[in-house]
Amino acid sequence: MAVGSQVRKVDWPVTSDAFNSDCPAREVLSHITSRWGVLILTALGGGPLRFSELHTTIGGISEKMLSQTLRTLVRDGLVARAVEATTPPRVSYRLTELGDSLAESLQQFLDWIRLHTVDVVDAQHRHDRETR
Amino acid sequence: MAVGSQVRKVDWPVTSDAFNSDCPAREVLSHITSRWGVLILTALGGGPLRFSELHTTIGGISEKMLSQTLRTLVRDGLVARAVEATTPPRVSYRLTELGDSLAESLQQFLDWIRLHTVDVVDAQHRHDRETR
DNA sequence: CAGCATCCAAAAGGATACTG
DNA sequence: CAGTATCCTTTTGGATGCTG
Repeated sequence: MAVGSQVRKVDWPVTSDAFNSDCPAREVLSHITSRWGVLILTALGGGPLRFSELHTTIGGISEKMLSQTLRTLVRDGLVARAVEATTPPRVSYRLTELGDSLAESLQQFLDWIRLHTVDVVDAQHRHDRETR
Repeated sequence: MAVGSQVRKVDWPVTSDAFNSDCPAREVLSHITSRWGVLILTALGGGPLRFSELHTTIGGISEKMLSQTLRTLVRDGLVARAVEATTPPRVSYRLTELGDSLAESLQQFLDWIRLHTVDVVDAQHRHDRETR
């Protein structure tokens, strides 16, 4: 009843801070922004895909890295893995509700890249000319 | 005048596609989602910061990686470097207009992490318990 | 089809020492 | 203060071969 009964959380602030190297948020950041994380999550934003579909959708990814990154994302609760009992078994991956909420902001990020890659490349050329 | 005079761009589609491993968008993606890229850009979203301020704001980053990542972001036209002619010289970094437009979506992304790191950690524990 | 295990090369990145 | 240079360790990740 008393105000003093409110227990202060000491381990971590309610809002996790990726700027703090010891906060779990830093690990979450690294998983998502891993080399293939953003692309996998965004690809699944268009709906469930099978392993081989992901493999062809995402240019240049190896089966090892696709499998490995998917496992991490499944463990993080962002992606769900479903085995269809056919022969041969088909395995499909889809975003969880949690992953879906994330994919929206990642989609915005990829949209920015789509629009502005040309500007970045221009800037690179200008920079290389000016500093030789 | 004729429709045929419209020249088709063959090198790259107007919208750059990070899913294509040969598209420059892939490099842009890698620069921004590099280990320290998101944190540096988001930190600068709050206004210009000096080298040492960035160093203390971003926990765990080494001077080498801060310097190296900043150089990449400056070359990409996302960050501007300004030397103030004092003694000793102070160097401040700020977002360019281009970088500012990006930092908005990155801020949303970090906001998602702030809100949902707890959910991810929960999912990890559940997963580890279920699969042992 | 959907992976996993192993090996190995390359890249990333930290520690340290030094500079204008 | 704001870096750079070097060294060296760790991590990443691709290639290959094999499995249910």
